[in-house]
Amino acid sequence: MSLRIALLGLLTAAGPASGYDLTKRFESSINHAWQARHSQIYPELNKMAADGLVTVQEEGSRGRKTYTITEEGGRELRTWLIEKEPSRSYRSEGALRAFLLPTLEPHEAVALLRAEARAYDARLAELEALRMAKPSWKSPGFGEYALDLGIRQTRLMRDWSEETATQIETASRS
Amino acid sequence: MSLRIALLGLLTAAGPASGYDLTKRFESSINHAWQARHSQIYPELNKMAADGLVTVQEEGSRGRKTYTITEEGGRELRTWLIEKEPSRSYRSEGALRAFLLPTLEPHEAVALLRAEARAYDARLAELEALRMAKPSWKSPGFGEYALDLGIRQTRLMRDWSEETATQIETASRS
DNA sequence: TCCTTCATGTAACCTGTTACATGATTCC
DNA sequence: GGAATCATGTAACAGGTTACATGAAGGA
Repeated sequence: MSLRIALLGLLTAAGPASGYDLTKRFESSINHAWQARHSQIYPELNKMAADGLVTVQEEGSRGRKTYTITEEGGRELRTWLIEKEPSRSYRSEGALRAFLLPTLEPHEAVALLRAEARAYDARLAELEALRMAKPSWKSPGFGEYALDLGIRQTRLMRDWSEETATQIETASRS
Repeated sequence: MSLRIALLGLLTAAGPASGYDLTKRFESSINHAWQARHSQIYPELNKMAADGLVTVQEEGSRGRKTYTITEEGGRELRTWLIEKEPSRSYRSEGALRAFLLPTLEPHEAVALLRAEARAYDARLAELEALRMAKPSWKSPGFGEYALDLGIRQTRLMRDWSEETATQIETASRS
């Protein structure tokens, strides 16, 4: 379901596009909130066309199909946003690892956490850069809130890793 | 893979247990980091037994099977924690929604965000309560770091929702 | 006796990833 | 001519959810 919604959102925000375009838009915009490969996107667009949420507006060279969102597609997006209670369940390898840290020796846990903190530093730099350079196709404001959220979350992971490392280090010295 | 690791972790932290026990442990401890139902846990334990990571220590009444982690299982857990680069990719309906907020009218977006903030307030209260009352089976320290992380993340979502609502509200009045 | 909890399992389905496969167009 | 990019698709597999199915034990 969410993939449909994401595609409808991208079509709304940036106008008609092919599956190929949408795959790239995914990478350059919504990537920190949701991911999808072309192998998932193409079949989904076909199903959405069958369901009347999008239409093939034009067929170009190399078999390119340009999809446009229909009125029904617009309603679907709106209904999802307004009526669907979002799942707030959270699943992350990082958190699972956090859970299992006490099964390791303190010095091992500290090393892992410090390495994680560095990885999140790098990710943070990427996201900050993204905030500066925005792709031309975006409608104004689109994706900014989600990017802000992504940056906050990455910063949180960095800080938590760093602080937990220090905490374990201190505790293990006593 | 992660499910295996979570199960090995729970067996390490709290000793031998049945699939039924592990299902409950999942709910009461690791839930905010990873979820699994009994329908996933039972077949996985059977596969793990076949792979020699756990053994059936004892068969009790009602067909109860008590699993114990083997040495090989311990090695598997340790190797995963130390050598496996954790996936840092993030996928959340909340973030997707955040992304799509600008497709709604400002007042609609504000209402959604405020409702989200309240939901996260409630979740936060649950997690804080969990921090106080710890199940008897936990070995000391186990799960504390992950719980701290969960609380921080929930607080972040609450704050982001609230602040973004205010921001949109202010902007729409100008 | 009946309800609840304990206890294990399977089947159908949905979502997502990786890999395979193909061919047109454009640029050097 | 050859490489890169554009463009679409399928198949196999892995992971997870929902629903179905069954039965024993214990307590009211």
